[in-house]
Amino acid sequence: MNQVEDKRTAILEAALKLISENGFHGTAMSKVAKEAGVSAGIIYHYFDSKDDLIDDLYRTVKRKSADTVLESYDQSRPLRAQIRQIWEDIFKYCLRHPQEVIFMEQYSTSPYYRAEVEADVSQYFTPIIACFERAQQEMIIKDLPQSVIATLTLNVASSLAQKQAAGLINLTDELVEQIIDALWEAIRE
Amino acid sequence: MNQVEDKRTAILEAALKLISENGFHGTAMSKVAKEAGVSAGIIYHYFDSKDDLIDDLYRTVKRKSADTVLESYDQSRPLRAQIRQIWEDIFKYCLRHPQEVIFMEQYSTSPYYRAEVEADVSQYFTPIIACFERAQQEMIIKDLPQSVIATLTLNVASSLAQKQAAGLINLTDELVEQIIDALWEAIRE
DNA sequence: TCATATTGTATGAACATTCAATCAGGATAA
DNA sequence: TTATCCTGATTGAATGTTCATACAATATGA
Repeated sequence: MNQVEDKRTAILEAALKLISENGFHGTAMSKVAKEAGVSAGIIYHYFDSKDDLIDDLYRTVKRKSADTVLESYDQSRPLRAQIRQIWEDIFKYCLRHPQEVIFMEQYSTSPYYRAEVEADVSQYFTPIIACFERAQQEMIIKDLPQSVIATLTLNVASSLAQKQAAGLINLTDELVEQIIDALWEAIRE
Repeated sequence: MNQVEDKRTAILEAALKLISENGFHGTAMSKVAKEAGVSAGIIYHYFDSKDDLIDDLYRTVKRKSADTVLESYDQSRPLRAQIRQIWEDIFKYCLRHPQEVIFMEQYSTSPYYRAEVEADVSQYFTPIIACFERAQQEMIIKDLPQSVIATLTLNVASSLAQKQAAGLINLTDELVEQIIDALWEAIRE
């Protein structure tokens, strides 16, 4: 990563930190610049506008989260094991990256959210969707719409991670195992 | 409801509509006033500040949602039937009140969210929590923490309702039944 | 006549964005 | 090697706008 990429990354990281803590509203461009250790003007050298920065951040965070979750994905294992692995990795990711989870949640319930962006980033997750589709074809899990499956996966994990970050719950490894067992009971045929 | 309450309510309703559509950021007090058909100044006769208005709106929406969900709650029925009824009513509420769902979601992932407010409003839902606790004592459902149960209930319903509002899914009565069946499998002992 | 409700403008702060000026460092020429 | 030039990077103050809030003036109604 050269110096230019460093600075761009620093701006994105500063934005992630501040937005997850103070929201879009509470995050002025001048504060992002200060947090990143750069001047206010330079942000506009790397991004067209605040909206553009936020869109870029969303795409970046989504891509990195997909990469992390899919890191240990092994298509050669039995489908049931694949699904459990995916769930474990999603929970692990969410619990380790509360800022990212909060930011993604804020973004997707905000007016920044646009179907076209979502269509782009959802492609990072096609291996996961394909895995659930195979499991449906082989009658291992129920034939529910993919968006329902996704809700029982991503949204449950990210809601719980948010509660953990807020100190409302203590998600031990054991408890996560129990929750994954419960979710499996929900979708198994 | 007298005229004073009418105006106060009109302001809250306008704020709900605009915030759910444009977010906190995109909702200026002047626009709330215009939408409510009142002058900008009068809002400060009823509310101390924008923050105060938003807090009040959150409490109001939460209270009304609890009232609606608990309307047909019948403690004399078997516990399993009670839980299914609660889930049905929550899904029904979420699907019929997308603005409220979006607003509550935005609020709870924003810096407006405060533990003390949440502690207040969660009291509206004590009958529901008590119902799940009884079911746990009678070993009908798994002994998971209440916040996990709540996630599998409220968050799943509201996530799906948001997806429905965004046109990403078509939640028919039949599909909702299937999802409730699946959730029941998740938590049953 | 008094208190409360309501209006619409005024104010000052915060903010996103712009831009003229400066800087850094590599390429080129002497 | 040194001097000069050039290009993109970077700065920070300036700009114009938007907004939350205050307030003086007016209306309403008991």
